Amino acid sequence: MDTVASPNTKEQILNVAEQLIAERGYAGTTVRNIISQAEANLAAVHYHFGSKEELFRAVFSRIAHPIVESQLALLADLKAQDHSPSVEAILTAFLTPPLEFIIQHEQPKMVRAQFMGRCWTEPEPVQSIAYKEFEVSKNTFLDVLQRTLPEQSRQELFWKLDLVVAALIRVLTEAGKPNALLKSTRTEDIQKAIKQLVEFLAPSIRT
Amino acid sequence: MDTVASPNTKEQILNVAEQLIAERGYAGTTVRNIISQAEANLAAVHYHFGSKEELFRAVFSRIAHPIVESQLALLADLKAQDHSPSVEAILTAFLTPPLEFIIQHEQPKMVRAQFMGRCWTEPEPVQSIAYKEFEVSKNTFLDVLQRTLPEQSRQELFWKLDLVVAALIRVLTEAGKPNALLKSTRTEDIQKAIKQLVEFLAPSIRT
DNA sequence: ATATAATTAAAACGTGCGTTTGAAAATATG
DNA sequence: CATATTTTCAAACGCACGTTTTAATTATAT
Repeated sequence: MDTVASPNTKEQILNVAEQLIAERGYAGTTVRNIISQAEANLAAVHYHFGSKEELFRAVFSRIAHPIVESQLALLADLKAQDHSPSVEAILTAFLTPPLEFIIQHEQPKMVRAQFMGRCWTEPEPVQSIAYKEFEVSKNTFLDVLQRTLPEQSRQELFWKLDLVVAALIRVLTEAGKPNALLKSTRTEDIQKAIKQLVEFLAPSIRT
Repeated sequence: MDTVASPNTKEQILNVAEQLIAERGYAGTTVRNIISQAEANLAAVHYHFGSKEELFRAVFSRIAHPIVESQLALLADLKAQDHSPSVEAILTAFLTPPLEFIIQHEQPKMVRAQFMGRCWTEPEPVQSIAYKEFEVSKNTFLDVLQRTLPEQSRQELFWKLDLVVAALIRVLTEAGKPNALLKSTRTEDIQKAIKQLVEFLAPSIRT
């Protein structure tokens, strides 16, 4: 509850939109809800973003881009070292960026984590936007997995990686709640969660 | 595209609501959308159900009740035979009812599967309704798992069972799509999917 | 057949939606 | 300091929302 008006309307709108969509979903969040909490004018959303849908796209990209970039970088390192890395190494490269980026610079409420989890199963137009942003990294990881596990069919690896993403998303949405795998935003907790998740999933994929 | 009007308005509303909420989510589905496709009058929804939210509750319960009942029955059988059943047996008892009930009496479009997957991460009031319906069965299975795996902490089993549910939900929402684990509504495909899912998850839980 | 209840129907209720407009205020540029 | 550009603002646009009301219709039972 800041008493000082924001110096940056555009960013403030992005932040509030992220928080409200995380709580209420895309359809359940209105432009008026957003500008009210952002202490901005109704027209500001359309001035800065053009429409509600493009505002959402901006919110999502702001989170997704650094994650995908980091995933691909980690995977490139991995491939440079070893032609067929271990399943554990691949999974770690896949899971670390989303868990670190999303959880790290985040208030204890874990808004960003909830936001990503929410978007994963939202109806159109959210679904398409979210899917496209992560398509590249998913395909790239599928390729590497295939090289490490050539005896498994492409289709088998496909649904297994899909279940990995489902688990990741669930860890994000549940983060911070009692009994959750990921308990806080502390770096050690994040590292431990990554380790536990990799150990949980690796044997399933290898089988 | 039936040319004959439905003989049962109430049930027709339930069916259409299920389909539209599966596609567009709760907030994205309007009462007018529903009555239009159900070829009913606008007031019929409030006459038969009272409100939009109570209509949703009716749609959800119609699906959830038989599943939970069947889950608990299978688990009771299991406990009667063996004090601490295998992880595989427990998982099978947990996963079979939702997969069979939801997929079986269903058109190829897998509306019901998508509906359940959608509800899993919808905002309020859907979240609370969905959570409460499955609370009993989740807790019961947690108890049995604890008996079979006494060396694992309650919290560890909690988030592991949570990831099992996440995987189940994902299998449901993706059902029928290319590369999905569950390819059709045929009984053999369902049985095979259950087997693969159990094999995928059991080692993770036991570790 | 006739009274009683259950269901359907059309119209309107107030409210809130995403978006647009045109002018005022603030900021930057010469 | 004057001018051009960017940003904010209040007000209104048409439309769709969930719900309610009141009346007509249909089904059921006596």
